[in-house]
Amino acid sequence: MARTQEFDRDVVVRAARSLFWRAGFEGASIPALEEATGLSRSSIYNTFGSKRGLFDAAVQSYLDEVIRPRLRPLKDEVVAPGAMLTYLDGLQEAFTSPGSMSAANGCLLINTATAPVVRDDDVARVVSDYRAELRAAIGRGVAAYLDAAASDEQERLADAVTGLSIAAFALVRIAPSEAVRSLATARDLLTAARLSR
Amino acid sequence: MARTQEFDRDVVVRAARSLFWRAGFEGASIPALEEATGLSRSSIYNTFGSKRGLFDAAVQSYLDEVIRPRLRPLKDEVVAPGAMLTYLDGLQEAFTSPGSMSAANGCLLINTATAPVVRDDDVARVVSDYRAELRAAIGRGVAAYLDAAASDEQERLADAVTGLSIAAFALVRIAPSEAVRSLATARDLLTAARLSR
DNA sequence: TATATATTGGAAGGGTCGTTACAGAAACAG
DNA sequence: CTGTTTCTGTAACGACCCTTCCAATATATA
Repeated sequence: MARTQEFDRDVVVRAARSLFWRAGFEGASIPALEEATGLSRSSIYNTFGSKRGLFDAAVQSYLDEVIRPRLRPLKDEVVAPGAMLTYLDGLQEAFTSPGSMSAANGCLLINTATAPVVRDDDVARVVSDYRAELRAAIGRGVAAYLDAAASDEQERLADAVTGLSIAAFALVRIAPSEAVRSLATARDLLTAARLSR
Repeated sequence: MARTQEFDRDVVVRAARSLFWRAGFEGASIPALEEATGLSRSSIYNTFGSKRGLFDAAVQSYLDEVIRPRLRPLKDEVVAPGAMLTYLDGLQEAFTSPGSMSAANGCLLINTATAPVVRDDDVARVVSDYRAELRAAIGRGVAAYLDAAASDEQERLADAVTGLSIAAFALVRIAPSEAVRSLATARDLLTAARLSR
């Protein structure tokens, strides 16, 4: 009956996601999105309805393919002593080496949080969810570290490490060295707590 | 010879500063700046040359009248035990109560950090300077707290409190509850460290 | 092959942006 | 009061934004 879609929607969304990530919402103009995706205006508006529609698809893709996969290994596995250090090192690696979540990119949602089209509530909820997951995993990791410690001491340490990790996400784009320092501080807290018993 | 300027330059810059702070660089359009300052396009361009020129003046005003005054009381005074808690409480008060640096505003430099006209280096340097000042003051405060503690333990605690405070600045606009939590965590670390000896 | 449907390219729409040009108004010095 | 200099208001400029329209193209079914 009709011809089939020639482009792969996921590929297009990923290309747009990459541009939004790098340039922000307002910085990613339609001409720039055309070039990034290889699609013409017509196809973009036919497929996604509006720039906002494409952005929403990019955010969904970001959550599905970047955020959730990064959280999944934390779900149950970070309980072994030493795993927390490995996780923090991995975070630092992701922030300092060139790549999607490098210093030049940071976090897509945080980069675009100030755009008028982005709902503050959504950003806050995602950050909050991420924090909860991170906190739970770090809590388990800390408990494995400090078996014999008082539980309130465990909780304080887990809170601090979580807060410093979240700080790294917020800071990595605007002040990369501060982000690295936050992670290093979290690492120091953990190692010192372990050595002291 | 010639007529004198009718408006007070400082007042105008403060009004512009407030708008840039709230709306970001691109969000503060020339018409909006006209309304905020009470000046017409002509006067704005006569006085500041361009939007960028007015923005630069606003940033200078921000550094002179907001950032530096906030750092000055930290210079030497935060040495008494308990002063750090007072300082953190003051920070939290500033973030949660309505006012210039409330959750709706955050930090001007961080809000505008992603605008193309803002030099990344400048932002990083200001954040770094702010951090250094904060770190020194918190270090003194922590030392007053933990007189008898090992110096590396003092430094770890000071680093953590500093990192969590900086995080609050970065997070207050996009995730206010996370900012408050960061400060609360810093406070918990301090009080627990004090109680434990 | 013929037809129907979906995709595509090009052009133009209305709107806002930052900036500039220019004439009229206002205030100081003589 | 007069002349000169500065400031101010209005209008318009070109550029870019997101979006829409419409004709032409390409494909899959009948």
